[in-house]
This record gives sequence, C-alpha cells and structure tokens, in this order.
Amino acid sequence: MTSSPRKRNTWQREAVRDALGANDGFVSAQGLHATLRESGSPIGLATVYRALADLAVEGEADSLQSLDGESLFRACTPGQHHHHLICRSCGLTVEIEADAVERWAQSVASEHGFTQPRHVVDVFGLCAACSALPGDGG
Amino acid sequence: MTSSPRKRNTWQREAVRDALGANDGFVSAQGLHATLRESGSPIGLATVYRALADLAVEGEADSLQSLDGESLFRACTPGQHHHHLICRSCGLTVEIEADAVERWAQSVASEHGFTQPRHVVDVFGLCAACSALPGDGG
DNA sequence: TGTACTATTGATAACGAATCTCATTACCGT
DNA sequence: ACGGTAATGAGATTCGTTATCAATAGTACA
Repeated sequence: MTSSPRKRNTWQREAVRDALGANDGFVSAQGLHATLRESGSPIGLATVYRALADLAVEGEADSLQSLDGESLFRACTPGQHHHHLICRSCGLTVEIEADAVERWAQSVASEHGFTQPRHVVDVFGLCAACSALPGDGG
Repeated sequence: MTSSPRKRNTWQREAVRDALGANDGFVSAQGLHATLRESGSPIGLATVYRALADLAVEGEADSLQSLDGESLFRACTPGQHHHHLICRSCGLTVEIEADAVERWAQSVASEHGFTQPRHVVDVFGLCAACSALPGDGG
C-alpha cells in the first residue's frame, strides 16, 4: 500500500502494446515474441511476458486460456467488461457485450449463496469464412 | 468414424473413475494420482492422465483450466451439458444448467456468422460458508 | 481352459509454457 | 551529466503434460 512503484516507459512496452494492437485476434506471448523478432525487434521473451501481464492488469489487454492451456492476449478497450466470440480456426475475434449474461451470473451466484462472483464466458466457433472451407465443416 | 478401437476394462480406469466420483470438487490429475497412491494403488501417473482424458472425451468427466493453467477434472452426469459455480476458496462446486446461456451462446454465434459454437462458461465466487469467514470478505 | 493378438500400462525421458536469476542496461528526476 | 533504481534479457529452472517403448494383461476365439 506504499506509493505506486514508479513505472518506466521503455520502447519494449511500447513495442508489445503496438504489436498487440496491430493484431486482430488473440495471440500467445510466444507468438507475439516471435512476431516482434521477425519485425527486427531484439526484445526478449521474458520482457514480452512481463509486458503482457502488466497490460492485462492495467486493463489494456484481455487474456484467456486457450483450449490447450496457454494464455492468450488481445488488446481491448480499457475499463469495459466484455466477452469474446473467437474463431477457433483463424482466430478472428469479436467483442461481445452481454448484460444478460452478467445478470445471469450474478443471480445464479446469489441463488446458491455465493458472493463476489466472477465469471469466465467465451464462445468458440467457426467464423463465416472458415465455416465455408471444407475440412472444418465436419 | 472408423470402427472404434476396442476398449479394454482395466482396474486402473475403474480406480480413476471411482476416485473422481468420490471427490466433491475439481481435482488435478496430479492430485488424483497422489490420492490414489496414498490409498495404496500403484497406478502410474501417465495412466491417470490418460484415464482422465478418456473420461472427459466420453463425457463422464468435466474439465476446466484452473487459474494457473492446470487442467482440473470432476465427475459429472454423462450426456448432460451444464456449467459450474465454483467456490474459489473451498472448491465447493455446484452444477448449474442454464438453457438461457446455451441459447444466448448459440444466438450470439449465429448473429456473427459463426457456426459450431462451443462455449466456456464458469462462475467463480465465494460460497455462503466462505463468505461468512473474515479475511475473504474483502 | 489355453493361446494369440494387441490395447494398456508405467518408469522415465522429452517437451513446452511460464517464471526466476542476476548482472547489465537505460529511464528519469535532479 | 549523474545517480538511483526499475527494467531488461539470456539462460537456467520449475512444473504440468505428453511421448517412448518394453513389459503386462484384457479379450476373442478355438
């Protein structure tokens, strides 16, 4: 509870923020690191992890667990609670707001005597383009 | 859709199924393995992982990702789609059915041209008992 | 019941994501 | 420019999970 530890502005943080913003869907820390390196940045992997964790805490990035357990990140509008509709083939992501779901989560928790409910709500599917492709239609 | 490779009945699978059923909340593969070993079973870790994965595929177990990335499992009623309300302090878990959420997920996907929607919906909170405890009330 | 076939098992190696270490770097207030 | 110190990053480390592969044991069939 001391004064907030001063945070410094480094080109690495900027690079991560930019790279995140330049991406449509969710990306892994490793993937983002690879992308950055390919674009000539000598940024380190650990730094990417740290920057992403910070962005997530500050509310500038959303994070979720991919189906195989790795953390994925995506730039998002700060301070706004929302969920995601994600194409599991191409990664296309749509932010969705759903007051109904918020209220549902709240009420379900209350009904069972639970307090301080937090919820994980994400929808994975195949976007229109990917649905049209053969091989994924099964 | 080839012929299902014949599946054999081993005491190991039974043991995992039983141990899972004897547990109230979600458990990790490692935790379940430890429990089994403590109760005298010489079952191997890899086998526990395989059995749990199979149970999950067959619909006899639900799985979710814990907050720190590990997979947790829990016995559930087969063939029935449901979600969970989980106490993040004591692990108490309540199965919840929510047609409204199912329909919502389906419609949100459709609205955006997504097909084959699957969703992750879990609510984490503090159960009544844990809510009453000091220290978690913050 | 015996036997052949082969799925299953399990100790351990391998893998991979994420974190930690710590000397070095470089941001920032002065 | 200088000094204090947060941030960096290469590599080591941790830890959950999966692959390897010889040995085992379940199952069908005679």
